[in-house]
Amino acid sequence: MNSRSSTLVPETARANEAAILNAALEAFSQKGFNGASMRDVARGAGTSLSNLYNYFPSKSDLLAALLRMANDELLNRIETAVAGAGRRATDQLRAAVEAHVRFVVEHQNASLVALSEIRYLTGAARKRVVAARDRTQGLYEEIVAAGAAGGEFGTPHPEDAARNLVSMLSAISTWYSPGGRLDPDALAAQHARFSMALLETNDRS
Amino acid sequence: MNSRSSTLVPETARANEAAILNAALEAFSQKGFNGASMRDVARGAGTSLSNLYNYFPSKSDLLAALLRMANDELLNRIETAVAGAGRRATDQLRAAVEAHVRFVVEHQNASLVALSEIRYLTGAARKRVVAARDRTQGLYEEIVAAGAAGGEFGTPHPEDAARNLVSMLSAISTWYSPGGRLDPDALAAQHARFSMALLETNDRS
Amino acid sequence: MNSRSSTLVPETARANEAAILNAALEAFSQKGFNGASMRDVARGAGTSLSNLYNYFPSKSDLLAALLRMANDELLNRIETAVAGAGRRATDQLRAAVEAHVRFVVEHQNASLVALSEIRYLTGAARKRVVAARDRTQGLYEEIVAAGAAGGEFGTPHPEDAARNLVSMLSAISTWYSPGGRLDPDALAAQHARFSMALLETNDRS
Amino acid sequence: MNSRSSTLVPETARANEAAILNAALEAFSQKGFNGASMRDVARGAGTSLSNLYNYFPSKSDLLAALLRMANDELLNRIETAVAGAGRRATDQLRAAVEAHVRFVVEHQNASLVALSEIRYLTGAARKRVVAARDRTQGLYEEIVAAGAAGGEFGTPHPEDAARNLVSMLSAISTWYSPGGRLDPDALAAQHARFSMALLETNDRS
DNA sequence: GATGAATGAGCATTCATTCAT
DNA sequence: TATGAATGAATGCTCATTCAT
Repeated sequence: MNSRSSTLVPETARANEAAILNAALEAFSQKGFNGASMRDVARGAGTSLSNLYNYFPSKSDLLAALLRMANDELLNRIETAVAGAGRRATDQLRAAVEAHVRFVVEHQNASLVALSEIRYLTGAARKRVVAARDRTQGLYEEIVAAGAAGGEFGTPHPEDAARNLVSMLSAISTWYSPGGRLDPDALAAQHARFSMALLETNDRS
Repeated sequence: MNSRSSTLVPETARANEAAILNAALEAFSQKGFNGASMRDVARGAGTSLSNLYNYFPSKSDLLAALLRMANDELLNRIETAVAGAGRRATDQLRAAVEAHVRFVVEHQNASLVALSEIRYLTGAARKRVVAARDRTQGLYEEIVAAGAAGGEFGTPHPEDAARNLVSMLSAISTWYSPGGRLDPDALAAQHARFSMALLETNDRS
Repeated sequence: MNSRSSTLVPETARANEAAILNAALEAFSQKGFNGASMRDVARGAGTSLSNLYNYFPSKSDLLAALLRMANDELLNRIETAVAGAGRRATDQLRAAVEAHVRFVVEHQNASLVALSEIRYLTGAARKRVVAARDRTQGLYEEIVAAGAAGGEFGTPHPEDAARNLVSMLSAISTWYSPGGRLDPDALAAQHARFSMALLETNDRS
Repeated sequence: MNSRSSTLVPETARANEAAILNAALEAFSQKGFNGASMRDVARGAGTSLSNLYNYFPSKSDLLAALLRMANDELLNRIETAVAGAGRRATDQLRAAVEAHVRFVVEHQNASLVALSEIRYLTGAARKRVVAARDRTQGLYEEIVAAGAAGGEFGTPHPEDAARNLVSMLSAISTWYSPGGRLDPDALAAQHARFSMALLETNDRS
């Protein structure tokens, strides 16, 4: 149904749960968490309103599940990319950024919802999702700090630069358009360069 | 009442209108446009629900008024800063970024609402606000393009770099905390440096 | 402004009162008493909402004034017509019907409101208006009863025939269209004939 | 609950829908469409306000359903009566009028609402109901035209006479009182006679 | 699991009316 | 007279959620 969500929500097992999650993603990304109704989700999932509650105990839990999956998957992809990138900070960062950009364009709806609807989460669910997000942020900070310490990055503000870098990458979900001027690969390469520049690398490619 | 909104909403004339706008800013920034109710706004403004409609014909119009003011004021400040910055692109950009950062920290709520609630605007109101936002973006693009053409900026992607720069600056409203490590001046200087780095200036200060 | 209301609401003295009454007539006839708002009336009258209450203490009183004028004027015209019609019931009835039809087409809005909005009157105002309406009805009944007693009308149900006659005439306000097939004179003549037929006159013209 | 609505709203299947329709009939006939609230209807139906919307998507749709049923049932009864009345126009008209009168007194609320609240219908719903009403009117016109052509009726204005006849019959709903002087049969017979007279039949019974 | 019906709370908006000026 | 601002109550309608089946 929505190729952009292929790997985020596994459609193989429990077809209904996947349909609900995907419908929620669509609804929340188009109307926002508070603007979308459980009826919207049910309609999109092709099931009844009350059946939603057999899978998710509340609307908030539905959002939490979505954000958890999105953040976990993003973190996972970045970690995998970094792990395979050798030990130079420059290479690790490039790998992270490219994986990040690809995730955002492949799962634009999920990225958008993760960016803009996290504020509607409260309590334990919020803590958990914020923690996942912070781990991603922390990963960037570590790489940047290491690169700054090792002389690869010249920026005098490694932590703040990392934060701004993540802001930049996350914001792609707000303006990217699939049919646009740049394809995902070009976009990834371009943002790798932006990242290097932001961190004041001497070695530009 | 809210020092962060000092100049955005003039409290001198039409006290009630200003109180309503400020209450709406507070409500929308804390709960989102759809999560905040007109009752919230009325309570915050110290007036009755129905009296709100003597000032704004609908909740959407209230949001539109807010976004219009925020975008217009931001654009105005940047234009003024640029106009007083000489003709080198580097100087103009630094002036723009510093004015931008100061606006965001001075009007954090307004900036946050302008960033995240614009999606709930429709029709003519949306067009108008989007146009104001695009003029700001266009101003950055012009400066960057001029600087790239004149050899001040080395970036091979002036337009996209400008877009990411604006993303970065706008996102400050999502994480800035008034009592934090950096005061507004330091933050402005820091982001001026980030901007120069992103555009690959040779001249770093 | 509205020629159909020329004599019902005297526009000479107290221009505002007349404007309000005419605006109310327009509003009530188009949207019904409950569907029209005092704001509608104010807008139509070209004055402020609150100023309405300097002339009429409540929306109900405004309706009452309207209905009183409409019923009084109708009764007055019919009485005048009957008084000038000689003493044969046939002639009196014809005069009454023709005056009645002319009133309805000249004051269609007022007639429509008098027919369909009287139900929203309560208390003393209702009593007074119902009394006026019943006097008109009574006049018809008297003429028909006299004509039946004198052999001019053959109907065996004078009172019920009179009621149905009035129903028929009042209903003209619900379907008459100024630019239609029949002009007021033709319509009056036609309904005079219908009335004679209904009462089973031997003398048909 | 309301014996006057016995056949109009079938209470056998879907008990709630019938209860809502009957409550709406009661509410609209007593307070008018705009004067009655959905809360009134819910109270009368013995259910919650929000549950109303599981049966009818809007107040207008509720009115439309009511008017559709009323007009369809009236038309149906008249058609059935006419079909069983032989081929003389006089007999057909008498049958139509008697069926009409019986419908009005049996379903006085529905008849009253159909007469006076049709103006609050808009769009497609209005078109549909107006069409049903016009078919009834057309049926009368056809009978009268045939009778006039065949010499049974002497009226020189068959179409207009038919219209006034329908006005007369519809208006019964505005003044009839169940415990009154005339029982339904007598009323039907009386109005059959009025109809014949109005059309200037030679043969009076 | 899955459904349709049900509900109480809440929503944006409009109302007739009042009041200070 | 005339007004703009104000209000409490009510409006039609939607919401997330529950429950009996």
